[in-house]
Amino acid sequence: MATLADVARQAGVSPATASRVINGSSKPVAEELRERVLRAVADLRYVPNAHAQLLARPQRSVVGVVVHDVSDPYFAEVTRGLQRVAIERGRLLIICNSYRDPVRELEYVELLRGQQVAAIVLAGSGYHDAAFTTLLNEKLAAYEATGGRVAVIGRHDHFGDAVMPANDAGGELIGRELLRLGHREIGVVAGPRILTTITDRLTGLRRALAGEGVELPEERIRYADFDRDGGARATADLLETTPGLTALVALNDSMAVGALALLRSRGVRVPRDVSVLGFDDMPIAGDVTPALTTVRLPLVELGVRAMTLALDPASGRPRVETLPAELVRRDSTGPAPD
Amino acid sequence: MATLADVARQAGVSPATASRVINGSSKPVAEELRERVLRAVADLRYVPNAHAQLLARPQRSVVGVVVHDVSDPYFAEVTRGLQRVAIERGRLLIICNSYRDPVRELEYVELLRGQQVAAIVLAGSGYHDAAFTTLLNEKLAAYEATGGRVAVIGRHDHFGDAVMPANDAGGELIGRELLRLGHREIGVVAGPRILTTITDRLTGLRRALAGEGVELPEERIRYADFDRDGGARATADLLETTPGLTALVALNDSMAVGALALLRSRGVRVPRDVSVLGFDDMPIAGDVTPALTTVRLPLVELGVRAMTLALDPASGRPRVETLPAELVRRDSTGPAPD
DNA sequence: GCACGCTGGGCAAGCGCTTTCCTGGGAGCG
DNA sequence: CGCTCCCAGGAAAGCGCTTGCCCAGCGTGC
Repeated sequence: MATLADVARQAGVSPATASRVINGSSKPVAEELRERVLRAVADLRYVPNAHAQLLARPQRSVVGVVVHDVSDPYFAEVTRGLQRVAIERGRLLIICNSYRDPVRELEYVELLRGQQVAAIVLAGSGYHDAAFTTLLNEKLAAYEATGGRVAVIGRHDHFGDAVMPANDAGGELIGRELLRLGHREIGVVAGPRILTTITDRLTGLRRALAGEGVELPEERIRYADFDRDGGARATADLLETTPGLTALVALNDSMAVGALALLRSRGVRVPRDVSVLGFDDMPIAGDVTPALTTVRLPLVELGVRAMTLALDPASGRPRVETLPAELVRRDSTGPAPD
Repeated sequence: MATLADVARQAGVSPATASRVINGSSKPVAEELRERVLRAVADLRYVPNAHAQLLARPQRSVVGVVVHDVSDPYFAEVTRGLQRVAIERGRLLIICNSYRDPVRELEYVELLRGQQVAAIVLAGSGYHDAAFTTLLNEKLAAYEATGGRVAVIGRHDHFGDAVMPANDAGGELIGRELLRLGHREIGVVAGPRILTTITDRLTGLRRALAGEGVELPEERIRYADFDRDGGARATADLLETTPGLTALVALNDSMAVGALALLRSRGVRVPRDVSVLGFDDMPIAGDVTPALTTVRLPLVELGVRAMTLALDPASGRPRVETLPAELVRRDSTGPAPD
């Protein structure tokens, strides 16, 4: 690999001059030398060693992002928003998948810190795990203490800048819609109970239902993987153990799609026999059959706002932005059967 | 940010000893010193500067991946495969989105080279653009000349290790299925014509049709964005200008979903009036309505194989693996109406 | 014509780390 | 008791780059 020294030698100048030409220093360089350097760069296919540059000029420019899983549509959209802002500002993104493993998340924060990233964005639900949360917050604090910027999406356990999707308001919207349609026998297809997102959404839902005296006991909730197959599994289980349900609330759209598929395979008609609701309004939600009634979260915007917070200079106090949820009525819900 | 020197000072040892303790050098260190160092590390929240490490010990460990767009389900799946192998081998992934912009792709290759990545994986169709291709290949060659590893997915214009999805065989499968069902009036909802993937799939399709004397003139092909909305737009256009089509082939599933949505909105019944086929078998393909008949590509496996090639030591000659396509019959296709 | 100021270019320090090589001291042996 | 050998620990070089500082040479003003 060609180095700056090689370029300088080939061009017959000092490394200092070569460096100045290559990254357009303010110090003027004679036209002739400039050309010689540029030619040498091209001839040698010289690319500056980014690590050496970073060492010499501690100008942090890359940004780290830790998401649960980019290939999950929820995070795919959020990441799209993160990327958009990062690109606009000329930042490279290092994207890390924690696969919902707190330990891996911790490791990634450490790794990103080692990479001297300018900012770290943590996207995705927090965990109900006090030990982990303390550890994480401590690591983040150490990072911020040395000038790093941190923004999180959807974690209340963080003290700094955060963007919060209105998870519990969304749950409430679902609850109210369900009541409006006359449903009282409701089952929930939930993701891992360790995720705070899950409990937030449940809390909102329960609050709305409680307003009309409808209970949502734990027996009507099934916790499973937060994806399509988890949704199908939880639905199957619910169907077997709890007959008479008229509505199923899935705590994200992927699970709802799984629920839909399972119901179809069992000959249960949606929404005639059972209404199904999702959460997130992922891009495909309107294209499944029946089109999914769900709560829209501004996913891309979540990413945009988070990256903006992370890249804007730190303000004195933590900034917390809450992005609203909105009910999207489609074809998977209808009045409760008699 | 605490440095190794800080740790050493705090522990009352030399930086050399601190370094040896921290990254478990083979050289033995007395238990007492070891503990002092470890305590200092914890106290100072020391994290080694990865760039300095990389400079000092040129052990390349991170891998760069350039995809068109991670949030596209196709690439989400491929990336999942890439990640899986990378994690197994303890490699960090830098994921870059080119958003199908050749210029950005070039920039990313340069950037990754500057990051001293151990390998670069280019995922996603090549472009019909000789100038770009030459430039790209030249850059990749320069990178490989300095010991970098390169693997590509779905590009024949690369001379090195490659994993190829059977795009044209897949097109052929679709053509044969269409003929079997008696379709002769066929429209194509295609992605950008600059992508080699598009022409490959078309070539296969045409070859199969030609076997039975069915033509596929350019007027029956609409090129649009390679996503849902592009699919809807192309379909709308095709419907208006070319009445009498009995089948629509979308060149990926996202476009097919858009086509399905548009047909539904126009009251065209699928598959009764028009059959629709997709390509890729993305995860959601079976969940839309009607469930999509499509060609399955082993997306995750594509990623797994590519990363494996990239991480395995270079062999003398280029290794090219072709992964097969397979027709998946679902509910969006039926016999041609009379 | 001389002193001074300015300008373009090079020298060298230093970013944070690893690792080779060296040193001092203790153990083992004669 | 003295010598050698071995071992743990430290000094220092060097990875590739940037940049503050210095210097030489030129032009200018008095």
